[in-house]
Amino acid sequence: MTTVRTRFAPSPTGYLHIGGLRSALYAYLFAKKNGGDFILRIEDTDRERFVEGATELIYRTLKDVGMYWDEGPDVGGEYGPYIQSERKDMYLPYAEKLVKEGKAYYCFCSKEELEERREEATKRGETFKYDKHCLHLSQEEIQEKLNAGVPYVIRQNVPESGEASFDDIIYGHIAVDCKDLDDTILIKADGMPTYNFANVIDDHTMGITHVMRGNEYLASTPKYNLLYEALGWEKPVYIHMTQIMRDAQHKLSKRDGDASYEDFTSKGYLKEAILNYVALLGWNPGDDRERFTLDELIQAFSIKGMSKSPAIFDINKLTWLNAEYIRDLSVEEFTHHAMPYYEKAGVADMDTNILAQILQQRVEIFSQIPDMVDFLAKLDEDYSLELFTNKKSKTDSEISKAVLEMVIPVLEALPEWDTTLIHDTLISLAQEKEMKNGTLLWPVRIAMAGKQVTPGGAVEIAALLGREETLRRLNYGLSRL
RNA sequence: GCUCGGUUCGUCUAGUGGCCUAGGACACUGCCCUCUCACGGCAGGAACAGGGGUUCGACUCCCCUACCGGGUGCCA
Repeated sequence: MTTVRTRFAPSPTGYLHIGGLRSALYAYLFAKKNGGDFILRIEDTDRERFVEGATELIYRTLKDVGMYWDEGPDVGGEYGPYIQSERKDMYLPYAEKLVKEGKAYYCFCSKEELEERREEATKRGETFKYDKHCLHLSQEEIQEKLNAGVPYVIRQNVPESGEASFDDIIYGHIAVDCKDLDDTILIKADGMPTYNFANVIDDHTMGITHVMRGNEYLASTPKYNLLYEALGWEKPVYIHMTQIMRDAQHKLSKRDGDASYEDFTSKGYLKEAILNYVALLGWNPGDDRERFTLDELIQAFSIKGMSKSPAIFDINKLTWLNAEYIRDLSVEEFTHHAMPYYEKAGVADMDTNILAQILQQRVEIFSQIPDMVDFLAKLDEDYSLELFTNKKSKTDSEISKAVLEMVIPVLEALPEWDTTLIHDTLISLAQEKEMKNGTLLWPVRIAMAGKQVTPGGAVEIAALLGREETLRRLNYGLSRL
């Protein structure tokens, strides 16, 4: 039995977006599930769209989520090089072989000329199809142009009739009529292969057994099979995957602004959550589990669970999943992730255990932290006195004033300043005065925070602020009442 | 236009002829817990695109229509 080999073959045209990450993930999972190899190939034949540094970004992202490739540009392997531009010389001989056998041909029609004809066809409401003009050039004419250095491309000679087809694991048998197929360009005028040719040559020469890619290739795969047949090669197993959509009409694209992996990590999403969520878009394990580590995904993965219809990216669910992961973090891990945001909010020097205690259950994405705790660093002194009135806690300005007058000396007299002592003292004070806990704690919390909604309660806030600042704020609140 | 594919709650999905008065999750709503907000617990509303067949019986099979997407590039 041959080893399963899958590949992820991105174009270095920018950062790796969520859809790309998902394609890589499924190819990785399938390979690993079957004890096979996952290969990384960089498809940079389009020099116009090449972006400096994009390749490194792809490496970094895949490594970051733990998807290590068995072969690739940086780690090498027996089937290199793994960058298409470095394989440039491999393609032409195959193309020439096809030309010799009449399965491909030189075409000297200029880009401009073709564009014009394409426009005309569109105007007439027809699909432009190359008319095989250059296929009928005589041997002498071809040689003449070649000698004269006329730029040329090599086109696939698709049969004029008959059926081209392939079998897809997810979509089943797909057949198209050859008369609807255009003679695809295999080799461009600059000598580079097009994707349409390179993917066939590379996948075969790299021993790829299972071709997993986006279903935008569904329509051109019959043509690829024609090439495999023309070259006498065994066809790979095809697995076409759905796209991720932004909404029902638009697929998630790089232009959407928040579609890249790095955009999410920089907003405070955990990589484990991103990977987990992305795995669930268009795939399900066959049971009700939703939380998976990468290793668990390998165990659970099966093509059977892959969906045929596109999935809309739901930031809500990703955010929920992220919150789940955040809640499972140890205090140390939580603090590590939160620290940059603590610094931003000016609370980095406060007790991180208490911060974690009040924030971990409330934070969905780390970037929410500054807005939650900014009041700790600085009290908004113009806060509305209306805040002291709360029906459920049975408080109003008058009661709040009385409470603060009562609480301040008690807190001043505390021998130590720690959460438990503050808590026990305030609670027993409330009992002693036969008040609801809320009636006593509400005004204290409001005076310390200056806002209605806070993470944590009066006790935690007091502990974080310290005795001096707590008393300063309580006295200030009292002075305003 | 032509061609290929898709269509179950708002979203991700389970479902391969009877287990479906269609299950789970997110989101939403209500209640409980509670010093606020969260967390947690409980409860609730919410879907088989439409029409024809086939069948004793269709979410499941076939056909048509509608809608959406892909392809129709010297992009990948």
